Amino acid sequence: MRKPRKDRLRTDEPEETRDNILAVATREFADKGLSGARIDEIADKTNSSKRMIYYYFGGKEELYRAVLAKAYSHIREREAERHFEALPADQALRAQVEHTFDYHASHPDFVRLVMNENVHHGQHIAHVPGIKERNRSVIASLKAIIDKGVAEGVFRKGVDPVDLHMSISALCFYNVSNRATFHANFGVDMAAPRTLKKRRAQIADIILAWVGSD
Amino acid sequence: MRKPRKDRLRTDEPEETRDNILAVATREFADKGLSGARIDEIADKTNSSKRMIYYYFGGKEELYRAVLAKAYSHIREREAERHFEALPADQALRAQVEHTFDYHASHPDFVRLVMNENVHHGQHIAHVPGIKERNRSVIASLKAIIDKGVAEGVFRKGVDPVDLHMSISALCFYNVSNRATFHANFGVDMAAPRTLKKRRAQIADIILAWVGSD
Amino acid sequence: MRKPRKDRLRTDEPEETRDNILAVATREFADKGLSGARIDEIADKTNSSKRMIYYYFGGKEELYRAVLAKAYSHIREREAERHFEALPADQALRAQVEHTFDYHASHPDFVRLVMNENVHHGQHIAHVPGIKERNRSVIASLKAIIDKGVAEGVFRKGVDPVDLHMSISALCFYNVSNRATFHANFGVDMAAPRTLKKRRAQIADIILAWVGSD
Amino acid sequence: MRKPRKDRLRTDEPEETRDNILAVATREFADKGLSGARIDEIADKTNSSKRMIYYYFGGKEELYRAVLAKAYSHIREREAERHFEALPADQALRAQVEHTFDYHASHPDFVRLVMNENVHHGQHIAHVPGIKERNRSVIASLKAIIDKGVAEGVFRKGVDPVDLHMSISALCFYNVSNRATFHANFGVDMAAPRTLKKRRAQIADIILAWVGSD
DNA sequence: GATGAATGAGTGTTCATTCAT
DNA sequence: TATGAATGAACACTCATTCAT
Repeated sequence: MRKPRKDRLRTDEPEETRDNILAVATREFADKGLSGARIDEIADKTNSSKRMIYYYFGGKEELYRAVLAKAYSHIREREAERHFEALPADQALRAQVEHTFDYHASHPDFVRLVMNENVHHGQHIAHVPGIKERNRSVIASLKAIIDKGVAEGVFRKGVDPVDLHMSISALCFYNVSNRATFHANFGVDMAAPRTLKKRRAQIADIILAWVGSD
Repeated sequence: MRKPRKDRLRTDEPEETRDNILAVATREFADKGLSGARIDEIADKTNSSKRMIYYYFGGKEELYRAVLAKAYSHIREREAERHFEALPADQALRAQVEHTFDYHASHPDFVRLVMNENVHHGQHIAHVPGIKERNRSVIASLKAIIDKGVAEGVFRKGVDPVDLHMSISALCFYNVSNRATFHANFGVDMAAPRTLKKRRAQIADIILAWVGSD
Repeated sequence: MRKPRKDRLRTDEPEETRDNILAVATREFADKGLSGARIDEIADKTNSSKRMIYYYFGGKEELYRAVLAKAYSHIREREAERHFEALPADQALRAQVEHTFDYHASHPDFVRLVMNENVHHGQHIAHVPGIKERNRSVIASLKAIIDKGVAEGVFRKGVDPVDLHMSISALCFYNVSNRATFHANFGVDMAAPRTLKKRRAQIADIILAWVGSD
Repeated sequence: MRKPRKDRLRTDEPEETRDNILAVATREFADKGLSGARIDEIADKTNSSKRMIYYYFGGKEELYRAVLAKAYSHIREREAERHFEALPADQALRAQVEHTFDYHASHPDFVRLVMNENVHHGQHIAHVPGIKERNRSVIASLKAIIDKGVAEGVFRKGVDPVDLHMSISALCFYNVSNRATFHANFGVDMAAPRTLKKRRAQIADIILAWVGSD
């Protein structure tokens, strides 16, 4: 059963071909995981061919890593854009939480990719360059907010910025990662706009209640 | 290269064969996911043969569902054993959180299975019987604790038990599910006993801070 | 996926078990052929078990041969019952043709079994005992009719009884064996009572026209 | 025991690969039927590999259908070549019968394929395109001969062309399809040249005797 | 850069048959 | 006689990858 010929996108920019493959692969890997995604299917949904995947990326695993790297570099860029230093500490922290929540909610592919990477015991993330830098800046940013809050007297002392990040991350991540099972178990549609808006505020409340001085 | 003959477990209890397959499959599916796990590999680690998997379960997907069903029925049984009604509300809630945390920490296979099920958009969990009952009892149990706490004046009004469960679950789940990426990103070993002990208390603190009357 | 326990027919007559298996197997082999039929499926449709098939018949091929033998012994018995000697030759021949036609029409399983045996190059029919006797009597019977017809002056000389049998058989056999493709090709429903009745007379006409003196 | 490496046919014409597979598959399906034929065996007898069967045809059933389609398209082409219009009706009919006989005799694979298709209740022939056209032309051709014969006064009125085709077909088809059982039953070798020649004329006689004006 | 054809190792599944009781 | 459990060889089919051009 030979496939009908496909009209390929003729482009002078080979970069476009690469990006197109990456975009399609991101969707497929996010949707089905590393072992569930199929090279043939990715190629079919692409404007180019299977051969190009090997030409540009080398193989399935390398493509997966490129996808992972791009997803992480994207979130890093977005975080770098945001600056809450000017705000009072409590407002800054709330803004930070909301920003994290929004990013997860609007990038389910990223969440699913990370989920998948954990299924694979983080075997590939180690090969992604630039991971460390991003993380240092996230932690540094949170540390600055905590310090400021303590100085302002609105946060208690002793909050570890890594613990804080873990808590924020857990609450925001789960909201996207466990949608399917939570829906099956409790009938809650976590992706509905109303639910999202309510949960967004709630998570900020949880975090603020915890770091607040009593 | 022919495989050496394996000594099979001759037993009067065919249930043993079934349970043995289920145990091995649980490990494999938890480790590699539905599409990543191999029937051949499961069979090899079993005391019986590949053929028996089909005899008892019918196929790979059905085996996966049986594994999922057993994992859920197991957590349900454990939850049913616990009773915190006699305790003051805050102690009861802390005990409940700690119990949830411990279950996740000591059953990473369950966590990974659920993660995987989310990768597959919850396609199979719907076929698992008895899910609804378990969930109702979890929510009912939390509701009782909240009501008691409100009556005691230690909890504020208006906490939704489903939201509460979601928060507890998110914090406990993430602690297991995202170990690999969190380790790669921040160098934290979430499975270390010390870290575990500290985080266990911390999560209870977070939850209690949130529901506490101010 | 274990099958639910089936209530077995408890019988003092083991012959019934054998006959029951044979009846089910006849249907299955006729329907799907030797390689298409499944021992498991035959056993399931039986009042007894798979083990009994092996106990009574030894294996799939032997069961198939037993089915073939029974089908042939059945047609032999029916033919032995009929006697057209008293009739005038042309009436006797017509009766003989119609009888052959009716037998095929009302025993499609027999026809399909023979078709299948031809697909397998007649590998098994040789093992069926008593085949020769039947055939000798069929030919002898036709020869008697021809001789009588020649003596009566209604049939021409020189008709070979084996050729005659071949022609009768071909026309009657095809009417059942090629129903599916003839229907697909020409939209004719060869199994419809009206079509059957018309064709029955027509085949007799064809045969009589051929052997008739001119 | 590993299979020795086979030298593959490197060709500029991929059609050759396809045709080669089709030719081998025709032989195998004709010989053993759909369920009896083995994809591995077909691949082994091919100049290419098992993988290529799936590449070109998609699966076993689709390959079988392609084989069926080719067999039918072949017989259609051959029939289209023949033109007996110029001959007197009786000679035209005799020529037509002989042509049909010859085609069956020299294409036992086609006959066995059709037999097999009937074993499968004609499930696949419906999917073969272009079947209808062929059949219309066969019937039309016979109708023309009948009409001419009636006009010439050599054929009687009222002969249905579909019935006529059925009779011709039955006699020619059986001669190939039932060779094995007929040989086992009556010791006749229907494939022997002498037998073939005699039967060829005989079938034409039978048909002509039937449609002849009396 | 780009393409259709080709490849071999593996992947889930099914089969007729036999064993222990 | 009778049965549920067990078996290994075979079966159809899929996968990521590479070749020739």
